[in-house]
Parts: sequence; structure tokens; C-alpha cells
Amino acid sequence: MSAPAQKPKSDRYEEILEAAAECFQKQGFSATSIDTVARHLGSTKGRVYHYFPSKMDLFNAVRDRAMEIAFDGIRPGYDTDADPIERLRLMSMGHARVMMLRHSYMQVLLDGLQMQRYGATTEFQRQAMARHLAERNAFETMFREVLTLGADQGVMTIGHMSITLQSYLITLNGPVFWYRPRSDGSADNVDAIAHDIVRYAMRGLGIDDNDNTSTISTGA
Amino acid sequence: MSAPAQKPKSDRYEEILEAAAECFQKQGFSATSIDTVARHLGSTKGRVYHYFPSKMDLFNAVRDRAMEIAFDGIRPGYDTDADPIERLRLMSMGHARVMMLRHSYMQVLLDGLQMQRYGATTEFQRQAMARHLAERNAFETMFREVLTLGADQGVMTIGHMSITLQSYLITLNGPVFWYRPRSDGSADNVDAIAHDIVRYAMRGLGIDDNDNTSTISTGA
DNA sequence: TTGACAACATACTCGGTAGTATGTTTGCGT
DNA sequence: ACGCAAACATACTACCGAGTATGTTGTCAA
Repeated sequence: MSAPAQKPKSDRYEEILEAAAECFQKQGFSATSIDTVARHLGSTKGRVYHYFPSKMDLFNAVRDRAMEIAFDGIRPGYDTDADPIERLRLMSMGHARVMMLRHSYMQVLLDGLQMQRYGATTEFQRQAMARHLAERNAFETMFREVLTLGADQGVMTIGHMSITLQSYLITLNGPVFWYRPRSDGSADNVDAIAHDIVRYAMRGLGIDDNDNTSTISTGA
Repeated sequence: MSAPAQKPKSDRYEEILEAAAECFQKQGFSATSIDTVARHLGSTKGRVYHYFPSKMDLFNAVRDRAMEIAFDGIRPGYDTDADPIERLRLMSMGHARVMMLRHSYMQVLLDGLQMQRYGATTEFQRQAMARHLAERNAFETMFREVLTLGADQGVMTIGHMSITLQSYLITLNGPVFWYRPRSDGSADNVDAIAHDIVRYAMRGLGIDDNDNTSTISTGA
């Protein structure tokens, strides 16, 4: 009999992951206790520890999931058969959208990068960190490729690649720091904001569309 | 008799502030213990608690100092009697430089903004947070003013002011996330990096100098 | 029916940490 | 010389939080 193997590990697993993402996002790693996550689930520690052997493993799982989400956001654009500018635009829009729509996961992702700070204690943890840095690098490389293509074709102005790439990415990541999800999950505004951000970011590369309008609705 | 009132509160105070900034930067607020700061000073908790009544007060002091440093970085440019573009360039260069040269304080500053997350527990703490947000707002307003001037004069292209401002500032703040201070405190490279960042950021506003060179020395 | 296991909840241990209470030294005014 | 207070260090308390050990309930197969 074929088990319902569609769910990655069962819905419970997903529930905990989601709750953990929100807690880590709101309070950071250190300030978040397993009890906090459990309370957020309306349960107790037992349930969390039944699925995750340690707090660090839980965090790593959230981080890994966040990385998947980030990749999923840019891959359609990356795989598009188009010129570098259009590919970059699609990738950037996808990323900016994800930054807002999956806000919790994305903030945890950025926190996780800074978490070299917490010092990789165990050997296993060092491996997890190394793997994560490799993924982060792969993510950046996808953008770097398209930027290099654009520079070679003379359609993008890039000074120092490393600095420009970092500046470009941090601009797309910007919403993580100031965007707060709407109570009504309206995606329209998200698209408008993403559009503005991508336009600004791409102008930094010397790419300028003539669409100077902004469709952001300033609520009340 | 006039006491040596030059030192803000005595050198000891400054030492602790500096050590705390480095610890908070490396490990974040929650993961940093008072004992950690004390060990970093080669002393014990007693010394820290002699100058700061609580961990939160210590953090607030670091945060306030960081805010001062940030203001000092942009004020010369802001006060310059020049056109908006030149003022913005000076402000931006000053800010980008500070982001690298005072790396610890600046990272704590950004962490502190996200610290609404930790929930303002006491009434006093809520006031400190409110005051800090007001200062942050004043800081942003200095940039907003110059951007508005530039837009009015038609020398800057700004879509949605709020989004553009946030994108512009986060670009300048970028180094906080990837810059690591050199062992030799060489400032030359810092200037070159800042120059590249500011060029990218200002291009996003439609301001383009024709200086397409990058003088960053890629070590080894 | 029963045994066995998954899916938790409950009750603990134990190390770390904020904050406090209490020494101890040093310098300085008188 | 003496008192005294600043500037710490030391010792302690109280609590919280990660991890563990054990109990409880439902389900399902034989």
C-alpha cells in the first residue's frame, strides 16, 4: 500500500517548522525557547522534541527550508530563455516577492547567516554551517552569472563585481528589515513594492526602464 | 575647580562600552552575558554593574552611542553648502565609511532596531525604545530632505519616496552584513569600497558619474 | 485482548545567567 | 594616621531554559 508520502514528513512536522520560523523571526535564536515554540503551537516541549532532537536542529531545519524557498523564488527567472536583463528582472522580482510573502523564513535566513557569530560548537554543526554557506554561495552565484552575462554584453554597468553583487542583493533583501505583513494577505501591494525595489536595484546597474510610475497604495 | 569633564564619564565607562559593543556584535544581545563582557575586559561582573545598572541599560548605552556615531558620519555632508547631489554624496560616503570603520557599533545599531522583537518589557524600556525610534526617524529624515530637494530640482529620479529611501539606506548599510575589519586597520580600502557602494546607490537615483574605475585592492 | 509503537504530556535535572549582597583594595582629603 | 568612598572582586540567590526520563493515550496489527 502506498503511504501518503506526499507530505515531507507529516503535517505535524510542517506545523512545528512554521511556528518555529515565526518565533525565531520575532525574537531571534537565543531569545526563543523551545517552550515558546510549543506554546505558540498550543502544546508542550514533548511534541517539539519528538520531531527535532535539539533546538539547533530545529533552527537548521527552518534555515534549510528558508533556503529552499529562496531558491524557488528565483529559479523560474533564472531558467527563463531570455536576455540577461529580463532574466535578472524576473529573478529579482521573484526574490523581492518572497522576501515579503515568506517574511518569517527570510528573516531567519539572514539571521542564520550572521549566526557564525554564535560559534559552531560541535563538529556536526560546523558541517551544517559549511553546507549552508555553500548553498548561500550557490544562490549568489546564480545572480553573479546573470550579472556577468549582462556586463559582457555591455547592457549592465558593473564596477567591482563583488561589491556590486552584495549591494544588489542587500537591496532586494531590504523588505526583511522594514516590511510588516498585512493583516489581510493582499498580494497586490507586495507586487507594487517589489516592482519599485527592483527598479531601484536595477538602476544601480545602469538599467533603466522608462516606467516612472509607482502603483503603491498608501493605506489610510 | 574645573574637573576634567572632557571624558564623557571616565575612560572606564568607554572601555566597557567598547567591549560591550564588540560582544553584542559578535553574539547578539540575548547570547551575550554580562560575564562575557567582563571576561572580554579581563575583569568581572562587578566592574560592569558598577557603571551600568542592568544589561538592558548597557545595551541602550551602546545603542545610543552608535546612534551618535551614525549622526557624526553624515552631519558634515548634510551641513555642506552645496547642491543636493554633492550633499548626498558626502553624506553617503560618510555613512558607508562609518559602517565599516565602526563596524561593531553599527551592527548593534541595526540589531537594536529589530529589538522591538524582544518586547519592551518595562515602561522605562518602552520610553528608551520610543526615543530611539525617534532618533532613527530623524536620521532618515536628513536623507529624505536631501532626496526631496534633488527630486524637486529634477536631478534625482525617485519613484515612491518611502521605498526608495529605505532601499537607498539599506544599500549604504550593506557592509554591516559582509564587511569584516582588516587586521591592519588600513583605511584606504575602506574608502574604495565606500566609493563603489555610493556609486551603486546613487545610480539607483539616476545619478551617474562617469568614473567607472574601481580602486579596490583585492588582497593576495 | 493484547502488545507494541507512535505521539505526545509531565516531571524532573542541571548548567548558565541576571541581579544582589558583601568583601577588599586604593587613593584622597583632613 | 585615619576615615571614607570609589572602584572594583567574590560569593551567593533565584530563575530560566535545554535536554532527559518517564508517564499517558490512542491506534493498529495479529
